[in-house]
Amino acid sequence: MSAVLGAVDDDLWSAIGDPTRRRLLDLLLVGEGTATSLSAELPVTRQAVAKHLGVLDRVGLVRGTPEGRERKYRVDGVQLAVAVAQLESVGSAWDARLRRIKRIAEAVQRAQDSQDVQDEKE
Amino acid sequence: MSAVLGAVDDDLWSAIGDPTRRRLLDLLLVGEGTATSLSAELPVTRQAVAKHLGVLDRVGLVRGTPEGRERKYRVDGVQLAVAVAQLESVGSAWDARLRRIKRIAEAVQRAQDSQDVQDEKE
DNA sequence: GTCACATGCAACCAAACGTTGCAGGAGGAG
DNA sequence: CTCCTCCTGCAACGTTTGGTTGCATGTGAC
Repeated sequence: MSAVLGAVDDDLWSAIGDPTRRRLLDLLLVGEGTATSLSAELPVTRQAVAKHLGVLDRVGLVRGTPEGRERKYRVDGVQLAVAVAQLESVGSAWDARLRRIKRIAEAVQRAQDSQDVQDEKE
Repeated sequence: MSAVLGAVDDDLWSAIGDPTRRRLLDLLLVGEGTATSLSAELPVTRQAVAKHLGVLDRVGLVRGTPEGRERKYRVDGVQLAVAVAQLESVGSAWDARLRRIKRIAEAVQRAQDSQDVQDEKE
C-alpha cells in the first residue's frame, strides 16, 4: 500500500487545484451565477469560464440548470463538503508527519548534545 | 478585494495540486530519496519525477542536495507547514460558507412552513 | 417581427505532464 | 589505471489542458 493518507479522489483534487475554478467556487458560494455573469468578475473570457463550469459539473461540485435563455449554476453542498474533507485529510496527514519529523530531529539533537558532554569529559 | 479567503499562493497550491507531486511529498515525508529511488515507487519515469522535484524545489517545498554521484531530496518542513496552513484556510472558508448557506436554507424552509399554515387559516 | 443577449461549438495557441534517447560524471571491480 | 556501472542532466517530441477568437443558434423583450 502506498496509502499514507486516506483515499483521495484525484478528479476532485484536480478540479479544485485550478485557481480559476477555486475562485469560481468562491463566487458561487456567495450566490448562483451564469457563465456570463461569473466571467465579468474573473480575468478570463466567458468561454473559459464555461469550460471550467463544465468540469466542476462533471465532478459534481456544481450543478447547472437551464432557466429561460440562460443556464444558472449553484454549488452542490454535499460534494463540496466531501472535497473539504479531503483537503483536511491530506493536511492533517502531512501535519502529523511533520510533527513526527520534528520530534525525531529534537531527539537527535538531544543525543548529540549529551554526546558532546561525554566528549568534554574525556 | 476578491479575497473571501486568506491570501493563497497559487504557485504553492498548483505545486501540491498535481497528484504525482502529492505522492512524491508523501514518499519524502517517510524519508529522503533521489529521483531514481522515488521513480521506482511511482508509475512514471525517472525524468518525470526529476521534473516534479524541480518544481517542488522551485517553490521551496523540497530541497535537493548533491551527495556523491546522486542528488538527495528532503522536504522543507517550514514551507510544507505553510502549504498545509493554506489548505486548512481554504477548507475552513468553504466550510463556513456551506454552514451559512445551510442556515439560510433552513430559515427559508421555516418561513415557508409558517406561510403554509397562514394559507390554511385563510 | 426584429433586435439583443446568452449559450454552444470549432479552430487555434501556449504551457504542462509525460515519454524516449543520448551524453556525461562519480564509484567500484579488475 | 581502466573498464563498467549507475545516477544524473539535457533535448526532442506527443498529448492533455487552460485560454483565446470567431461564428452559429436559440430565447426574451420591445
